[in-house]
Amino acid sequence: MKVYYCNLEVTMEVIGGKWKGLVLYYLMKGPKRTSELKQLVHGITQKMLIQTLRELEADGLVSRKMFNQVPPRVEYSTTELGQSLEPVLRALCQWGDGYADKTFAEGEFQILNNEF
Amino acid sequence: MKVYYCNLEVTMEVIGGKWKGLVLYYLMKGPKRTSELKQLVHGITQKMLIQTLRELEADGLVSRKMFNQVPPRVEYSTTELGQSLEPVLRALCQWGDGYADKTFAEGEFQILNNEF
DNA sequence: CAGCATCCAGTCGGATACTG
DNA sequence: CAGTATCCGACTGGATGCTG
Repeated sequence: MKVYYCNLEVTMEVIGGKWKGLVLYYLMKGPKRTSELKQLVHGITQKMLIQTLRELEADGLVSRKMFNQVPPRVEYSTTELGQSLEPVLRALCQWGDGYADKTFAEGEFQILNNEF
Repeated sequence: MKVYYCNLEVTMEVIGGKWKGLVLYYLMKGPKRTSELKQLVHGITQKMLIQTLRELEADGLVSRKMFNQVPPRVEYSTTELGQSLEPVLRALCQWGDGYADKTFAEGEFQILNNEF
């Protein structure tokens, strides 16, 4: 039996790690093809993208739709459960915004995608 | 210059990782001594506790107060900036609560600390 | 009590090459 | 285009022993 000592752990297990939050962030705005995601999530490698998507799928936050075409076409989108994370991710983004303003010195950082 | 591609990254850099969120979670309820934290944050080792506290301190979320006593006494508490994470952590907890209810099968999990 | 140093296993994640 | 396989370095985090 899996034991958690706080609900925080549950959530972090699902959106923690380097890429999960970001991938979800973009999928929430609408379904995306694999290649689109690869461009949107700056710096992610193919391996990590696929791996991240598989994990999100296993956790029921993302669904995968395959079209029988050549060349192959695959679309990912958030499930209802995944979409329910929207206010959470929004809160994380907003806090990060405020934190960056207060903490980082001018010219020492840059945030390229601000709006949720 | 440090570049972020989304504010999400900023926040995750600060509260991501295995222990940071949990330590903050308990500190938000009030100042704690090192030994208290070690008991509250179930499963954390001394090394990780200290390391986590140092990182939170460096990020300006936690402050460290030392009393000149023998035996030594050290107290940690959240700064104003750290306290501002309260709604964020609360959102993470609440979502985890709902997720666990919907997703986990009865008797396959246990959450020992539910209330924020 | 609070903290540091050391050692070490496991995981994470990046680079690259390859398949249908 | 979407995905897999492999290799490997770097980092995370745990165990233990020691200091003031």
